[in-house]
Amino acid sequence: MEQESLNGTFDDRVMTEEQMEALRKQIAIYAVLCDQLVFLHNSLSSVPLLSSGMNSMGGGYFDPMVASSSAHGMSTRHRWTPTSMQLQILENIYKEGSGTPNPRRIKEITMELSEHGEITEKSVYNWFQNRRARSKRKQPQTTTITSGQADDAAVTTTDERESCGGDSGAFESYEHILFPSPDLGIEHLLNRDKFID
Amino acid sequence: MEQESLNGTFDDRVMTEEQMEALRKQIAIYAVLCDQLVFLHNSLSSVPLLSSGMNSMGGGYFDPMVASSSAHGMSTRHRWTPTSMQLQILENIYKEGSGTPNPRRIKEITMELSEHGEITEKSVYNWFQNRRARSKRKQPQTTTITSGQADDAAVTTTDERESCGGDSGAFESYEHILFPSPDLGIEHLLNRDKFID
DNA sequence: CGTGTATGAATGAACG
DNA sequence: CGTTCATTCATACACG
Repeated sequence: MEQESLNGTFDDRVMTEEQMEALRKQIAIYAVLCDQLVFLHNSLSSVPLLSSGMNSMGGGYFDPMVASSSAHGMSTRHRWTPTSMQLQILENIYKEGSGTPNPRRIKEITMELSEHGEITEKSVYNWFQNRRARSKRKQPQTTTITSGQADDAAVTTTDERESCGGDSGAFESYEHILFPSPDLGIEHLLNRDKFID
Repeated sequence: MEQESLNGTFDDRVMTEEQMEALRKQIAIYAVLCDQLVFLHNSLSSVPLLSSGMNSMGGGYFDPMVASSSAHGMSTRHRWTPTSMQLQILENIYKEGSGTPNPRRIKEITMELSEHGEITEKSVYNWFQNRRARSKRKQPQTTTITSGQADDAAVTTTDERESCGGDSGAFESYEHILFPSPDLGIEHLLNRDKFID
């Protein structure tokens, strides 16, 4: 019956700076690790880094449809699902002040993304629309209006917005990665599989 | 970037869940990336490029939860669970012709509900959304209902699990990431570059 | 302890 | 462009 009392009474679930620092450190380490791995490989082997048997290992583990993007077998998929790479690219573009999805740009992006999976211009368009709409769903401070530049002026140009402290958080907010993103260069590595075999 | 706690909120320098999620995402990507790199290497080279930090792909993932290493029993990790009280209130409001979840109303409701347990506007919003969707799905079941829960519309009940294995499911799983040990024994890995030759 | 079900949450797509 | 709908996913919870 009373299963409600187990909930914490705190209003906002947050992370302390220390914890955040830890995460950052981890990421940094990973970044270095990846870098080292590539370097390492190149150092001791002239073989082009590629994949090949990768997916044949017991239970494909990652990046599947990227390779077989054109696979229209299970086309029953109505809803397009971006691959992580596509997502990364999109996010990247989004962050690059390209808050202005030029009609022309869309095509470019679509082209780019099509390399990593099936995609349509419409989807790209939708994505940007959604992205923008959802980030804007930020909760304005309670006190007074502060309707200064609620528009698409210079939204978070200096440094991502952070500290939504307060409580309740926002509605549909999702953005701000506050540190160098990897860019997912893995694709380049995987790409090599075209040369082998 | 030094913004004092002029906000007057409870916490000063903390991270919201969303931000944390972002970090996790990044880490997850890196983790996968590293994994792939190692595997790739091993695939085409017999050189012992071990893999340590991360798990070896094959199904299992990493260790559960790491962020709260300090044993801060914060139960409200994800998925908010409405207390019976909250539920009652919500249902009540829902029935009151509130088929129109007023945006402004949400805040009020959230306020109200926060008195009975932790709640966020987002959750309230979600609740209404889900509620509506759910009812709609049950409606078309009219005619020959007969309380039959067996026939049902077979609306993708529990089978649409779909090809998570061979699909992009793996990558998309970073939702609730959990990375390798926080300590990162990558030194071993990095060290190798000195041993190998 | 493993399996099935209910439901909160995320998000692509559509509507006005 | 902002809001809403529909679909999917993952987790909490119940059953055996």
